[in-house]
Amino acid sequence: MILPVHEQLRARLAALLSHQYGLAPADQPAIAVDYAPSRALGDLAVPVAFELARRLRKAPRAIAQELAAGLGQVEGFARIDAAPNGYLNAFLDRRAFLLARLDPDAPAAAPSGEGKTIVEHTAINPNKAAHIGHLRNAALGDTLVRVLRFRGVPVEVQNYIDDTGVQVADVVVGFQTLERRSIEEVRALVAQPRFDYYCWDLYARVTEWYEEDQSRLAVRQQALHDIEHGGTEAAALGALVADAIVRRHLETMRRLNIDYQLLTWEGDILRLQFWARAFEILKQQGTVYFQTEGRLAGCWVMPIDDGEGGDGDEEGEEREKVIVRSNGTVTYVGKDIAYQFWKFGLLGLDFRYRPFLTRDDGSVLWATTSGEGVADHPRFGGAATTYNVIDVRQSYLQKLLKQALAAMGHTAQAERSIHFSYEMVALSHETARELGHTPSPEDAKKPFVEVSGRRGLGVKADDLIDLVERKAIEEVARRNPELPREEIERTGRQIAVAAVRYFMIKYSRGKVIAFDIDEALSFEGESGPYLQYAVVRANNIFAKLHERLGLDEAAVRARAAALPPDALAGEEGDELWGLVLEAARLDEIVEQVVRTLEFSVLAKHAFGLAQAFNAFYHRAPILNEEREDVRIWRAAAVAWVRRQLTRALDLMGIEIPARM
RNA sequence: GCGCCCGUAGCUCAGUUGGAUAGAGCAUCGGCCUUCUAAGCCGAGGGUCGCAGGUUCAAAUCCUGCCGGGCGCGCCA
Repeated sequence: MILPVHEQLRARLAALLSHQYGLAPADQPAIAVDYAPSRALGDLAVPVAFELARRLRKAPRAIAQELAAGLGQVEGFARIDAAPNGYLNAFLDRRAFLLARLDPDAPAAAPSGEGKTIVEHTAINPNKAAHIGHLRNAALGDTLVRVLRFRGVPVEVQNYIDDTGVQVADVVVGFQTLERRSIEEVRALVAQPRFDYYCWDLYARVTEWYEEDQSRLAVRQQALHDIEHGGTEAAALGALVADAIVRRHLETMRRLNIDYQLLTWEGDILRLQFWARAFEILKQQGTVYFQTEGRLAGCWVMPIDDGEGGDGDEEGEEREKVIVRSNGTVTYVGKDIAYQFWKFGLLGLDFRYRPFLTRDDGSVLWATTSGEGVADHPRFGGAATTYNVIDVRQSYLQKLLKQALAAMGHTAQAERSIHFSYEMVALSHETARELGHTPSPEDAKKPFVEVSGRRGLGVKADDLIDLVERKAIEEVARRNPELPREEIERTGRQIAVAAVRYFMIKYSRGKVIAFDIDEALSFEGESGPYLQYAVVRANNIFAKLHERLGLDEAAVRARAAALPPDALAGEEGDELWGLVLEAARLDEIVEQVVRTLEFSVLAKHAFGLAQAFNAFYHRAPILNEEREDVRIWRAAAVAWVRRQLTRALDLMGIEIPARM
């Protein structure tokens, strides 16, 4: 628990248990501190009496009563009661608690002391437009970055660019062989607005072209070879396409407030001999060896342990993973091992760096390079912890990566090499049909339709954002016709970001999202815009308080401190207090989110708080409340709630519009 | 075959520290705009938490087995 009051209560109970029952700290059960189900019952609830009942041969209720009596007054608490069923229910000192939350002199949170952490996310093949599956990755990755930073962890965000793979080669084949375009012609295409859309279609055509005649795959092989070795027009074309598409992906993500610090290019890993160095190390340590017989003869392989090998009765078949093929080329796993080594500073080599683009605020997004690079660049890599945000289908390979680190003796790094996995985004049958997809008999049996970049089946990220933006802008214009057009559009964009990002965050990561367009377009109920709306209302209250009464947050707090706390008591007070307590849980929620990597918890917390606020808003007027003390205490609660809700939304990359 | 994930209201999902009557959104039905924005609020109906055992004072939550569904297990990336 993060709240100091939890710790305080736990410590006092621990002391009491040893004093009253002679239980040494080591003999004591863990003291869980929960929240009571309702404010009328209490705030914090401790079920410790149940655990002690058998040991002490007493009824839980009797133990709870003894504990309540023994605790007496605890600082920060109004009282602590024994409930008839055996719970120990603690009531916080509401006035002191709220005033402390609003204290401008309260000390800032201590830094976490965590080492540098690298989060790698997005990593879209630079050969076509981003789709909604990529959006889930980027939304999760960016939220991870934000919650880590909230906890005081120093984070470096990297986006891995696979510019040397078959996917880029396929688009090169499309331009050269199918369309017979010169590099100048492609350069002209690149300058057009949505070049990534063009490539989306072209890539699908190339896939079809291969399917018509398998022998055409030789063309792909040649393109792949050319791209890897450089110096040809195919290589130049590949570089041109990858660079242009990456810039498009960055624009798409920028629309959703998602950004990076470094783009790591796979081509640089190869050209700077990262793999050669990693290979040396692996051979030296005996982590990989040369297989001379069997079906993997001629390959360098890494032994892998798939759990246990059974009873060993059958001479437990040792599994091997190919790292270097018999033709001497390195596999994907090999390249990834080299990259992972570099992330931890274990490679003894570094990239060179170039500015990739300058943002609106003048700051620079960096990229790796195997060219000259510039001398004056930030320090990258050398992390203590890495998070790789990649969908669950990559689990096997991510496991191998950890194993490679462990096999090299880097057990600490293996431990701190974290695969942030999540399930894929598929399409609902309705949405697939709307996209003009006619389901095959196998498709029809499945609960959802899988997105396929190859077949060009899927919802492009920009199309989704466009659609949501258009709807939001329409809505804003309808409600606020007097606003200038520019303001309407900005607000519409902010609402669209909220809708899309919240949608991607609200499901737990182990769940397949069967994407449904109507659901994603909804601004009602559990949605990003609903959350924004609550904060906009709260902000509006303060705007009017300032306008009519000259009150700002600081003034509200100062007034409250001089007023009796009667408004915080009774049934009316319970609702207001419930809001305050719920809002105070954000730190603890973020702690849980980082520990479990489950962002739905954050989404639901923010939604629940917004819901509670909206209910309060309807029931409890502030500007028109006549009792001065009630008005001020309500305003104080709203000040605290809107601050916490704004923080929670910021963690999800959601901004608060001025009006809605 | 082995491994991982999912199964909770008509639909989509929370419930990841084992705790008090199992929650939310959507959909359905009924109310609320002379009072801080109705993207809202209030109320109603709707549940064998896949099934069967077990552990526990207490199980949707932990363990075992089974059923149904998804994904993964390449000299692809």
